[in-house]
Amino acid sequence: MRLSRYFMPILRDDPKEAEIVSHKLMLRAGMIRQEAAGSYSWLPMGFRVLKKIEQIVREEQNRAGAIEVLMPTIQSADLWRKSGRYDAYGKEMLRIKDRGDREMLFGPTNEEMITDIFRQGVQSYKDVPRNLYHIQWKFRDEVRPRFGVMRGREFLMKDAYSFDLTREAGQHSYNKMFVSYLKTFARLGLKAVPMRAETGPIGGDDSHEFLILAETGESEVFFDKGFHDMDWGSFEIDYDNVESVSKVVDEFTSKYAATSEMHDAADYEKRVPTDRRVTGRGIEVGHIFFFGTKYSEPLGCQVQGPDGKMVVLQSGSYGIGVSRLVGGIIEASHDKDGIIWPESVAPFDIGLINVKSGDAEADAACDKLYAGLTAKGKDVLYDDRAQPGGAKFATMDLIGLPWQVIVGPRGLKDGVAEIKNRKTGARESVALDKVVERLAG
RNA sequence: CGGGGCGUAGCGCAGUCUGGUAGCGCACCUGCCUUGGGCGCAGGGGGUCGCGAGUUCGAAUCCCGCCGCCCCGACCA
Repeated sequence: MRLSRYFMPILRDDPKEAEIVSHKLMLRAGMIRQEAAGSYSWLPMGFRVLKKIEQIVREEQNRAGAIEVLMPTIQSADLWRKSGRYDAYGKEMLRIKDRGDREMLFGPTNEEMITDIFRQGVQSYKDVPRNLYHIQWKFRDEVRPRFGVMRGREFLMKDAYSFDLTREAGQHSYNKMFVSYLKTFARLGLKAVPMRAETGPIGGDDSHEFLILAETGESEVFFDKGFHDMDWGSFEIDYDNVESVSKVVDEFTSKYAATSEMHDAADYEKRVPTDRRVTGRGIEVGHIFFFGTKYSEPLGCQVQGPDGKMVVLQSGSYGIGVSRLVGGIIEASHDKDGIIWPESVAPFDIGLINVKSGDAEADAACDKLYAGLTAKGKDVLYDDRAQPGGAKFATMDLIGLPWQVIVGPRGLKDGVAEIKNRKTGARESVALDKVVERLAG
């Protein structure tokens, strides 16, 4: 993509409504635009990142055996009356009436609907276990939306729902999601520490939330420094192997980690030596629940067992805040000059800077590199605007693409371009005809 | 929902107290000059001053009502 033909409205100053760094940088890099409190349009740069994160989440869900569906954003109130949550959910639920004066709502979550879908599609114990998920926009009418996409009212969430015959089988489904979350966050360049959590309005028995550590996090967290030395995602896992999955879960739950709500100072001091105690702040990016028959019971989600008797299914739900992750990753990865995208989610792989746009030699060299890198499947953002070099460097650092290729008269004299790594700042001079090989070899 | 603050050009702000031609910086456009870290000079475009109703010869400014947004707290993927 040539920047001269793109839509990337960048800002030089921080908009005053933005308080935290991710919000400021997202606005400055032209990724989002606020439409109302807690509601954002995703501009091209932001949308690309959102889609990349979504795709990684999808791949890891599929790998763990979950099956993708898509449910509507608008739901009927009837199902929610059956579960008893229509009244219980309170003012956070956006209630709508259609032309026939029927009560509808913009879904804040989908336990009721998925349970009803599943109920209608299965009759036998042979039809479980199953895990269905979708990646869909949610609306929660937050009392106080803030921090940009970190706490929006409308947000993109991946929510998965497992259905099992027995409590024990349900635990395995829960564990599979637990492990897949570690894998997912690792691919996003994050360490998301699992912490025992309260079950809140979703309800249930067992629950963990996954928090990434960042100064601007909304929750205070207490944990064992040993988490830093664990293998977060490079391990191999067979999701069908109950023992090995549960072993990973055990490993990650054996170390102390708790948000302030669940913090037990006595237990903390008993289990964590003084020099390994870390207190910090965290951003919740995932939350998993096991709630047994809480929804299957009222919604009649049951199957016939091998003995011919009806069995009410055991369920869990598993959420990842996809849009929140965009902000969360920036919180965890930026410097004074701007965003530093992990390669897995960067909106473009490479930023190509033409220091002297309009100069025939520079233009020709850039055109050739752009074509060569693109042909190798790289997404290149080519800054071909007639701007002074300094402005282009600042822009490229701000938007945080992992690699920069700098082409200017200085290097062209010697037939080289400069390659800069955004994260480390390391620069190397590479012969023009070796650049493609170096970055896409 | 309690407390505080803000709404003036795309962004950041001044002007409001004390009513009198709507301004500054950045960004943008044109030309020249430049191009290796947000360049220089010159010229220029862009505004229902959040909305409505009042007071007044005259309202961004004063009065009344409304709306929106942000921050702090209680709550939350």
